[in-house]
Amino acid sequence: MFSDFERYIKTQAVLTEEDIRLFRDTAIEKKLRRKDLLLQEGEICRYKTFVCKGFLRTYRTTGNGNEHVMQFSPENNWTTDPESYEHHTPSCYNIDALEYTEVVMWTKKDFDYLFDHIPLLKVYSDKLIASNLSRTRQRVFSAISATAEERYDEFIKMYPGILTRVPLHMVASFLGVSRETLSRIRHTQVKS
Amino acid sequence: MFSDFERYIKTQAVLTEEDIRLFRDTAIEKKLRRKDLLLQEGEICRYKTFVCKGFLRTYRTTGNGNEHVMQFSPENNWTTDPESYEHHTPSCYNIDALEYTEVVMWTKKDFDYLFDHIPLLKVYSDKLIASNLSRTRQRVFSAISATAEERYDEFIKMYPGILTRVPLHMVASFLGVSRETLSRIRHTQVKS
DNA sequence: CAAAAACGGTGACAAATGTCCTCGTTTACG
DNA sequence: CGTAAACGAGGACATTTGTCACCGTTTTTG
Repeated sequence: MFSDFERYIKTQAVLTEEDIRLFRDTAIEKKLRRKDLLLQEGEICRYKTFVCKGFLRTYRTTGNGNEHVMQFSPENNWTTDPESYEHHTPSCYNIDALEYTEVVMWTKKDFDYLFDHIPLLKVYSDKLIASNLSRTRQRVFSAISATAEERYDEFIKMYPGILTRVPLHMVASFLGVSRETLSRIRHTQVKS
Repeated sequence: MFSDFERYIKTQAVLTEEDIRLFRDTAIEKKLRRKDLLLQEGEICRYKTFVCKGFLRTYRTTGNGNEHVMQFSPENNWTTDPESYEHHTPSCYNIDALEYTEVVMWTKKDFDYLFDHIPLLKVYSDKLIASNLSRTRQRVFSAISATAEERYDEFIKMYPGILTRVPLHMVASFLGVSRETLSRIRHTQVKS
């Protein structure tokens, strides 16, 4: 598990063996079965999490109990609730596993320690945040400017291969349409 | 104009007179008339911009020429296209003034210099980015989970007083609905 | 393995929204 | 100041989407 992370992070940043040792000494490994929750609404998100293997989903619920998918996190991706993590406030998100998943996590205290001792980590982290913001902006633009079908096509391009791992009603939820609407869109696309 | 910025930034971060001097020496002041463009689609966004007075709008256009408002930036707000600014790539955004506006701007080169010489500036900037990401996430959640009316109500709460400064069709554009739909929503709310 | 749950699709109908149009008022600007 | 543009509203109609109900299949799980 940590070895998966080690292999990945070495492709993203130039790290010394000492850096890797710091990561390893503070990492918490965790295995999740399908449907297990990594974070529950109302809890404080205490970790930055890296997905080594498997698939996580971040979602929010509305008053009437509807689930809305905010993010899919397949292997080799980071996930957390930045607000809750940073300010130690209750989170409004749930994070669960869509399949058997292995993660490595760090507490804020430990990760801040890593920031202090691995200068390049901050640079890497800033890049992740920047690209995260950019993608979120793009998603807003899609939401306000594109039709449901266009958003679906964009989604397929952005996350190729995801359809075989995620049930369609979650894709619909991510796109902000009902599963029936997504079903219709897919139906019309079969013909063309 | 710079004095507006100086007054504001002192409420946000603890700065020395020397820090202020660095800001002042590198700042570019600019006045914009209504409808003037600060950034045009296709250009490289070369500045971080602080709005001292007035009102900016950031929007994108789709293939068929429709404008979609991504952001409103009243006085005491920062704006830029982070992607274009950071990577010197052509921007897909337009930024224009909705009324007479005064801004101060810094080139990336100068602002990076400020980062190097004013340690707290990075902390402040990181906070802005974090809250920006948080708000953008919230907007995605609204877009995929709420009705047009709920999004409108949320908008009013989030930006009180904005309705008197921004034409309704731009609010509609920001919310991702047609101006007719927004008109209907407002009509039904008058009764209740 | 067998029961239960999850899943994907579809039809019928209602509700929401977009599009196109006109109209009167307000605002901008030469 | 006067003309033109921008603006907000509203009606009529078409389209999209949501909701509800149902069905057959696949997957999960005890």
